[in-house]
Amino acid sequence: MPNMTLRDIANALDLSVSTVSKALRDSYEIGYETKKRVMNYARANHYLPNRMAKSLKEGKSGSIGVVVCSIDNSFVSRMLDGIDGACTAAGYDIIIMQSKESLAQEKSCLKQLEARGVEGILISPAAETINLDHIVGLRAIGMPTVLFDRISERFDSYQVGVDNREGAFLATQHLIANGYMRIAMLNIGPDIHFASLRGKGYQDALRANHIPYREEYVRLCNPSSRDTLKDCVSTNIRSLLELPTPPEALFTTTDQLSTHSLSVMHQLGYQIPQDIALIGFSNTELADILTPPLSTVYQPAFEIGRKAAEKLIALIVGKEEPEEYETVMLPVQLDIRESSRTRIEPKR
Amino acid sequence: MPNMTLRDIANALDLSVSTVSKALRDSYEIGYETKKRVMNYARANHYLPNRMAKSLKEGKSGSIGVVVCSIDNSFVSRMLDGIDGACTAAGYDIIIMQSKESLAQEKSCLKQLEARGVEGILISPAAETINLDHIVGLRAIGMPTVLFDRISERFDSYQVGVDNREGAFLATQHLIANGYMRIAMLNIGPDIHFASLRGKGYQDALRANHIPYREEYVRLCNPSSRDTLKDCVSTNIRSLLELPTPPEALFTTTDQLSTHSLSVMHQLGYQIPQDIALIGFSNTELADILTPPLSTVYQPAFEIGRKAAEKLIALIVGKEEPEEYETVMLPVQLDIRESSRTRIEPKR
DNA sequence: CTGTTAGCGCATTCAC
DNA sequence: GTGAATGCGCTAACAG
Repeated sequence: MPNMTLRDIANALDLSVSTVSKALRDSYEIGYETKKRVMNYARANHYLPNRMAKSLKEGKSGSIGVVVCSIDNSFVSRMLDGIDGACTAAGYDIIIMQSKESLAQEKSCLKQLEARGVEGILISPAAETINLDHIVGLRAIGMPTVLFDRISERFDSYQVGVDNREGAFLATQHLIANGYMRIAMLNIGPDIHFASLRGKGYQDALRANHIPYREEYVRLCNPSSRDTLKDCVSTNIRSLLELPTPPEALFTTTDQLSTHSLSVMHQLGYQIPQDIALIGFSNTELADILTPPLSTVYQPAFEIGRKAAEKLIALIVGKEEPEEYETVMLPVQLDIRESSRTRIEPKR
Repeated sequence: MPNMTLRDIANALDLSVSTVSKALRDSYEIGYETKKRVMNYARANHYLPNRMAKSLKEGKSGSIGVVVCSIDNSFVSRMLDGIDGACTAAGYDIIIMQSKESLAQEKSCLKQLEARGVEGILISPAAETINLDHIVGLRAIGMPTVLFDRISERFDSYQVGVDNREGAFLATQHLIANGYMRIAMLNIGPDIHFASLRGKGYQDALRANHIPYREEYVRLCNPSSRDTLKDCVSTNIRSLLELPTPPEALFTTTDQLSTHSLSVMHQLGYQIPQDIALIGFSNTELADILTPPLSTVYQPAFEIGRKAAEKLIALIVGKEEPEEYETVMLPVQLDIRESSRTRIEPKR
């Protein structure tokens, strides 16, 4: 037995469809008695308004689209949790799509969401996405859009994320404060915007402390494929540690880099932080259970998602002036744990 | 400039709406020239069919609903990835909702999905959900439904998951084979079906090896709140290790139990597996980077999601006989790592 | 080959 | 107070 419609109720109660419609929406035009009858009948028969029809009629789908690189990523899923919270509270449901870091897929996701009639889009661009024209284009067709997490100052619109440069600066600064001078960085890239900001923060901190920047202490891995990423980390860690003057500390700029690095160092028998200190970026769940517990730059993932969704909803509802674009930078926070403990001069 | 409609194209090209509609769908009734004109015009003007209208017309939304306990869980998100893969491939998009382990919210999710007009539902029931009547009820209204991950033999329908009893049996058996006799289990529950199956597997393995079952070696923690879970693990681990005859090995039946246990043991200064061996359930990503690498019963999360989605889609498309319900049990696999290494008699 | 008509379920004028 | 009529954008049956 498929769902009942307004007409079914109307027929059963010997009323017209429009009367029933109004009664259910508690319109002032309908008499108390009639309302009562309709409401009761509807409840008793589990009437559910057909949202497709309602959507079509009102030109609103009641849903918003979310594009992320991958669902299967703890940082992303925490942001999604935040998004879901805000959207559910506001009565929107979310359609999540994955770009898998591919620009082509990202475009395809956007197209689908548009066709689906979402009322707004939240997007964290793919790593491959250098040019944001297709996202800017969304505005042209009147689609409210908020960028989150992977934000860009080249995108003049609503954005929610953290200050990546600042986070990296703090991390590096912390290592320096703890007595480390020779600090290496393992980053992803090139051409990934937030990653280069983190790189910049690292350099700025060195400069601020009059520590020379050493080319050979900075390594990049491309995140395109997991296997190669792991290999790349392994190669670079080995190479760093075998340098004539190896670094005393390492700043790894993403979760995967951090965990793989730790794993390689364990394999090679290095002690952390005695042999080399370590600080990562964004990891929270894992940080505590690693050995040693990993110091990290904490990013408020849930909050990023929530704030971005709230912003988007405000845009949709139209309470916001479309003119004043703004970038919301949530504060990062240093979670200091054992992996970056104050340096002790190695015994000879 | 909002989206253009079939009528816009029709007017522009001086054709009727239905001709345009047919042309775009490459109907045999339309002449080559006309098709060409329409197609070109549509592409040039970025025509996107309105899916809400299409859905209403066809009575199909092209979307399926997914209910999970929480997005923010690596195991769940890997299953979602599998679901997304199958659905995207089949042209469905997914609407994900979270029950947060609450029965009331689970029911609310189901209602919303129904109202939304999803064509089918994939659900992994909340921990609170003992009685599955509301899920069985979905069938009554003709909603194709597939249970995944948290399956139940009390539910006579389509289900995809793993054999939890078997997995626990294998894990325990493995510990025994490696020389451990006094084996404790830290489980969640009571009243969580898959958890009690894991408990059963543990007991079965002991019995099969003529090892007496010891009440004091079996501990339960309730997963309702994270904080209390962590505390509960801590309390139980301490208490286990302080027993007159402490266990030589521990089987932790969920990811959170495993990681918290590891963390507590580290804090207390226990060596793994020298002081106590450890084997967990379902973790994959983490297992390798923990210290020591954690042996686990591997569950093919992605596959579970994929298979469940494929099943559901087959049901929706109607290729399946609705009579022959079946439970698909995917094989678990033991991933042996260092935490459960062969026992070495401790030196005195 | 192309156009006309009808209707999916709902909300909203506008009459009565 | 209530109901008839209209249309959201699309597809499909049926005419031409």
